[in-house]
Amino acid sequence: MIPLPPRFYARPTVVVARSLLGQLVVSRVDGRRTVGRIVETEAYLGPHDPACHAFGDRRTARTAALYGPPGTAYVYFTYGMHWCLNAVTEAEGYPAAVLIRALEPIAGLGTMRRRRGAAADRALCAGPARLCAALGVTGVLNGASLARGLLRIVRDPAARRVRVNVTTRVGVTRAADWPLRFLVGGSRWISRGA
DNA sequence: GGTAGGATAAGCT
DNA sequence: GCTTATCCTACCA
Repeated sequence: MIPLPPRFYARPTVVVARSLLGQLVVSRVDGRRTVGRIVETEAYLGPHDPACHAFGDRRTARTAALYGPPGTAYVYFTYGMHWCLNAVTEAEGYPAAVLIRALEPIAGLGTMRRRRGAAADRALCAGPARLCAALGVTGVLNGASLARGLLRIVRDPAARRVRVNVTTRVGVTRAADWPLRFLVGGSRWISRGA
């Protein structure tokens, strides 16, 4: 289980978003091991992307982690009740990231079901807030490295062979026509996508 | 199969 | 006050 190194993330955000498809997210939160394969991502390009939290280069307490080194977790709270997980990309100081939108559950399914309540397996990790609940990801992980610690993204050699589909991003109202959502072709684990 | 409305809080104008 | 990178339930077909 080799974690993806910071240099993996220190590339154009679109490249990172595509390259993350097929890789594995491994959580050890609360001493429970849960693992999922990334099947859906979205790119948020930074100060010039109207849908990015750091649009206009506005640095606030909330967006501080976006300015951290590549490979940092940016975990934000939204809609009053949901957490969402991003991987920070590009050079340190440049606020861009990839939102992890859906996982194929691989291990720790019992823990995921318990954390998610009564949910069908198809819906365990099919959505950015759903997968955070399933893996136990909350704001305490905001700013942490994804190369070590409780939450890691590790390399899966099979990721090289995934077929990539591209669509517009889900739920965004600005720059809604930008083709920055990336999906593993044929996967049955992707989010519904509004 | 689908869609409408509500929950709930930080950030912005 | 209004919006938001969401999800769940209830309801209709």
